[in-house]
Amino acid sequence: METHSIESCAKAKMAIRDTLDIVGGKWKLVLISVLRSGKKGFNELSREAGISPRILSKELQELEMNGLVSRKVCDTKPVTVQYELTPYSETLGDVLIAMEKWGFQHRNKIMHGME
Amino acid sequence: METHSIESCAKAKMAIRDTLDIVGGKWKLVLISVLRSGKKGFNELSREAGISPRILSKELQELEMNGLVSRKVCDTKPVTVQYELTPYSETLGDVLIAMEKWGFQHRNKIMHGME
DNA sequence: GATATCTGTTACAAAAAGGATAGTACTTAC
DNA sequence: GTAAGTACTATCCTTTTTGTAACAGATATC
Repeated sequence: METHSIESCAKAKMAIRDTLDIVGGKWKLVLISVLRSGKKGFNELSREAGISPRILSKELQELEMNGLVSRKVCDTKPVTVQYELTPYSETLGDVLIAMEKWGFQHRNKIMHGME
Repeated sequence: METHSIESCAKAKMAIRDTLDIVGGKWKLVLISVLRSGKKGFNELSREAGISPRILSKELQELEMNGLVSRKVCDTKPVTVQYELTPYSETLGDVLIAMEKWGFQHRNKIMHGME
């Protein structure tokens, strides 16, 4: 009703949208979640996340552009690349944890009795 | 490396996906965020969220199906409908708050100096 | 040379999501 | 009966996203 709540509502809306712009979509948060267990190579990520190379490549580039993932080329026998979360990505910790927790609880609610 | 981390990683992945299945996409979280300031009518929501009636209708139905929003028809002069968050939707509080906070901080980081 | 691995990219196709514009149904107001 | 307000639905179309399959460059192995 009051101007105040309208303003704060608009702020919240914008913040949500900003977040979705960066980590929205089907894969970004899943990739970050998978990378939380340590650095991974390209194919390794592809297998673990169940994502095709084309999409994976695109998503990783976007995550790298936004400073959430770093890419390091290692000169091994066949060149390998290591993808790793950046320190900045840790600021997403609360988001990740909240979503993991909710998804887990919600699944339990659906499976066991509820209503 | 160990079986344990692979399992817990798979669990986390699944939880994230479950959450995205329910509140993923461009509008769900924005709508919930807007509704946090109180119940709203259809057109009111459409205006405040900046979403076209077609999409709004679809999103609200999905949110209602998942028990996050309730729909109440009031027999006023022109029939009005009130959309309101359910108690269950409060379980998403942590997710909402974490995302609002991150979006806000990230915007500040982008606007002011960083690199 | 043929084959395999790793990291991608390219081309093409399909599907999902989102948006624009009207129009329907009902009621009150003029 | 014309307009206006509420709550949608229908149609059509564009954009975005996702997927598949094949291929390319580099190196190493058989």
